[in-house]
Amino acid sequence: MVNSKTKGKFKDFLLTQGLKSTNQRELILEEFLRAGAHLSTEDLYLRLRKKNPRIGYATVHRTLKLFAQCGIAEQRHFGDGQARYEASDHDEHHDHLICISCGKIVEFEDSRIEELQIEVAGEHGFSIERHRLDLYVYCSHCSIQT
Amino acid sequence: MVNSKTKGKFKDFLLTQGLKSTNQRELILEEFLRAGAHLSTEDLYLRLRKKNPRIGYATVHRTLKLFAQCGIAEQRHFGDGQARYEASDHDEHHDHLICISCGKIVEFEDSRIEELQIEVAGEHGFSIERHRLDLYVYCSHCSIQT
DNA sequence: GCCTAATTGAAAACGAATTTCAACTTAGAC
DNA sequence: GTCTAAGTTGAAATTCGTTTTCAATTAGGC
Repeated sequence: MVNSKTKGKFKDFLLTQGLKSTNQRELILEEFLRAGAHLSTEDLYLRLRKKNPRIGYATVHRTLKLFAQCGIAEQRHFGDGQARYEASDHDEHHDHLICISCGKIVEFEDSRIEELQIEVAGEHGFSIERHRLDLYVYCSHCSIQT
Repeated sequence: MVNSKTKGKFKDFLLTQGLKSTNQRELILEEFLRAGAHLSTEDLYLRLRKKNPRIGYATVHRTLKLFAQCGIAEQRHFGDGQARYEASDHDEHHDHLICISCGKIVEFEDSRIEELQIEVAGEHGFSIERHRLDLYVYCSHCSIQT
């Protein structure tokens, strides 16, 4: 079964918050986990629509916010003005390479960069809560055409 | 005189693009340079309004886009859903520390981080066009209260 | 089953960005 | 200086993604 652990986490979250477990929420979580990538609300809504036309945009929107609260998803912005959500993995943080040409998004992580960030913030007397590092690139495929 | 070099660059840009030099554009550029910080369209519009009520929001918006095209300003997003513009300095790139609590923005640069970014992108066969590194922190003042 | 509170989805509202369009201004030609 | 074509302006309208409203529906404890 796909990600039964995450599903459990979400159910627990709903319980502790006094919220209800509904069919829509289950469907949305399943599709969200299946899709994997960096989805906008619109993307997910359209995917769900195909399988079950009875799901509304507002519900998808609200459920994604619940995912974020629950800690199983994170909201991100890559500069195209649309919010995207990705399944969050609290053990390993990662940053993004975004192709300016085709929009492809690749994840990466580099502990040396992370350490330097902490150092820099510390020099200013600040403590890092979170950070975002986006590298806007031409991917290997797109840079051929340039 | 404040930033006559930048003003010249903008005039040249207008000329080469077949655009016209207008009073509004001059006023907007002057106020933009004077203000310095990370301004939203709204911010700049309000500042201009005080001195000259005859300037429209649309013109400020369009002029800021011209600045970005011309290379004398850069558009940024810090997650509050509003675009901000800052005067760009092509010689020295910098990143941002943003206080989650009070919204204060501090600039910094660290060449070691920059180098590692190039290295990481290279490992994936990508070439960096630009990047964004935002560190969301509690600044020294705000972290006292936490 | 019953009741209460949460949830749903369509539509409306929202906020920021962007476009429209008629009136106006600029800059080059004469 | 005058004329003219082309670019610019600002108020209002439009767009686009996000968020809220509200009446109808559903979940889940009793």
